[in-house]
This record gives sequence, C-alpha cells and structure tokens, in this order.
Amino acid sequence: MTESSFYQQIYAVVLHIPRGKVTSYGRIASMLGAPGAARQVGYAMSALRYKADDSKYNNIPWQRVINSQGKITIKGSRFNKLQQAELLREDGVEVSEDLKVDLDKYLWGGLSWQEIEKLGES
DNA sequence: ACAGTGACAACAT
DNA sequence: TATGTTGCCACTG
Repeated sequence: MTESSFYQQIYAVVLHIPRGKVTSYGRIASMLGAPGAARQVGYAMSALRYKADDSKYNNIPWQRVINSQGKITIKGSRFNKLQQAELLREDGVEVSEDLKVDLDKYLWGGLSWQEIEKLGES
C-alpha cells in the first residue's frame, strides 16, 4: 500500500486473517500500535461500503473481524449480521444461533511486530 | 481548525 | 446474563 493512513494499515492487517479464523476490532488496533482505537477499525470496515467499486478492496475478508466478545455486531453495511454469519460458516467457522463465535477455538494469533513493520512494503 | 461521529471495549449496575 | 455509561481516537465535513 502506498498510502500509510491508519485505515490503509487496518485493511492490510485484515487481508492477513486466514480463512477459518477471526479477530476483534480492538486486537487489530493494538497490533497497529493504537490500542483503544477499536472504534476506528469498525469505522474502517464500514467505509468499505463506499469502496465496493474499487477491486482493490473487494477481497478484504471483513467478515473475519468481530467484537471482543466474539459476537457479530455489524451495522451500516450493505450486508447484515446473518450474511456475515453465513460468510464465516463458509470459512469453516462455527457461528451459534445468537451470532457468537468461540474465540477459544477460532481466534487468530495475529501478526508479529516484524510482520507489522513490513505491511507498507509489498 | 474543530466539533460530531461510530461494525468498540471495559466497567458498573 | 443483560443493559447502561463512559472513555476512546482517527476520520469527516
């Protein structure tokens, strides 16, 4: 990514979440050295709505980002909670009736600081 | 420049 | 367990 804005860094991290795993808004913020900026991560995901035309953003697995309780709390997107749950199930992640994921099972380990450092290169 | 906003998180009831 | 409250901070207009 040539851009180094916070949002661009967020998207770069989300692209690294493997299929079958999930992480939380807050953990992504922490990985980027901005603990407490969880709300911005959610806002960045929401902003994807306006970038649907740009192929650059079409392969971002946004569905793998949920809240710290493991629950789906999507809002203001072209998708709804049920659709996100379905996408996660396609990933092989179990989603309960009340739209919750077992973080003990599916939480992504995250990126090491070395990997975070390299995000801007590509 | 600056106040409003939100796909959060932690804590208090 | 389930709501309600408060702090949070980068983006937006």
